[in-house]
Amino acid sequence: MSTTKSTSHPGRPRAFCPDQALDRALQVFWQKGYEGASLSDLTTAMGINRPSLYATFGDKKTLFRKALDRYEQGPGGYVPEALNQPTARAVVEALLRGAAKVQTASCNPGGCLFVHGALSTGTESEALRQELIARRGAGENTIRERLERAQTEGDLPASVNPADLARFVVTVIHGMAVQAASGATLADLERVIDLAMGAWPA
Amino acid sequence: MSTTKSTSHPGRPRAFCPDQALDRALQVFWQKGYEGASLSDLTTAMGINRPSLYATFGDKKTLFRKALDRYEQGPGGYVPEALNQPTARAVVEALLRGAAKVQTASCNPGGCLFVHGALSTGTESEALRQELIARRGAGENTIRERLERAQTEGDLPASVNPADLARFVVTVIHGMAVQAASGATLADLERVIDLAMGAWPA
DNA sequence: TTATTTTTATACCAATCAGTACAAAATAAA
DNA sequence: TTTATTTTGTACTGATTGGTATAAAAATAA
Repeated sequence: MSTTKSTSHPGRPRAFCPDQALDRALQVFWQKGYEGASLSDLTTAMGINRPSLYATFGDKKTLFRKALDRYEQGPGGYVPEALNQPTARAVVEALLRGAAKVQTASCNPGGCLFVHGALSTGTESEALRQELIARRGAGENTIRERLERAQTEGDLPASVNPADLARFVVTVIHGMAVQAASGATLADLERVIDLAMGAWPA
Repeated sequence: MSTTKSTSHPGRPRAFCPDQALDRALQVFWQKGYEGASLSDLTTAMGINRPSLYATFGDKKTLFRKALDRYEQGPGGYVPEALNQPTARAVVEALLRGAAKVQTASCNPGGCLFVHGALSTGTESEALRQELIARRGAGENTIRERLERAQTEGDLPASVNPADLARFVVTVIHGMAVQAASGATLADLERVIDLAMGAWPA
């Protein structure tokens, strides 16, 4: 192989693109979960061999965490975008529709990595499972804070508890993730969202 | 050991109760999922050794299927009970409250076996994953049929699509399962249900 | 060239996985 | 007792797991 890329440092040049390899790993983890994804699955999909993987990304847990970060910045990008909507109602609807779109996009596995990645695990991956719980909780908190702000801006009725509403929203999002991983289409989830938005406090 | 139980057939008597052992296995699968539960986990929790497990329940897949059946008849018993409610609204509310109760009961693992049991798996357990998808779909169909009946009985507005409403209900139930597996309490889920029921078509 | 550095490819490691062979143990039947 | 039958406990199997040792390969630097 001769991928002559002068990277200004000595030694044999890397024969693959780390970003692209990480994207492939993300796809595998997204589809099979942390435990269901074997190193052979990963190296095959990434097009590299084991020593290259370990030298570039660390061990399996570290690679998974990097895939989580990438997921947050890529497919999960709809969240910060939705939080920028002007009204509480628009925020919630953007969250739900954004989630449905990502979860059912044909170009990637169904569902949500933060849900399927390590929902139930053996004892060995328990720490990662807790880590994902914390990350999901952090997302819920961010939504709650946005709704609290909406309330101070007079944008959400004072009768509504922002924490409860935030929990409701992420519950629907996680439920849609299960549906999407079971073969639900975007149209299916759109109708679920129509019903969920009907719950909006008048 | 001398558990003198005259079972009318020759041979060394079984030293454990199969029903109780299956319950223990159910707990393990419920907590760790199919792939996360190792045979050592199972035999330890069931209090038996490997040959006894295989002689009584078959291989791991077969044991898991028996645990699914037991889950349906035991913890999942709230579903047929809810479907017997007189009105569509009462049916849906009973489904949601029944699910929340089972998913957060302190006597068993959080969440729902039908969701966590095999949500995302390696290639080896793909068949089981599909089987669980089918079982979840069957449950959704049963709810849809009940709502269709409610519609013919004038109990549910004709403007509502029973299939959509059924999918919304199971989406919330599955979302609550993820929440419960992440540490949500019954009170947390009760408030989610209050909001979800607010979506009820007037 | 020669030396140095980094990556690649192959082959291996110990641990664990699901599943089983085999003999001792414990019962009923003869 | 003796025989037949079933379960139990231990030890094992081959396959796969995550992870690594080692040396060839491919680049820069001297």
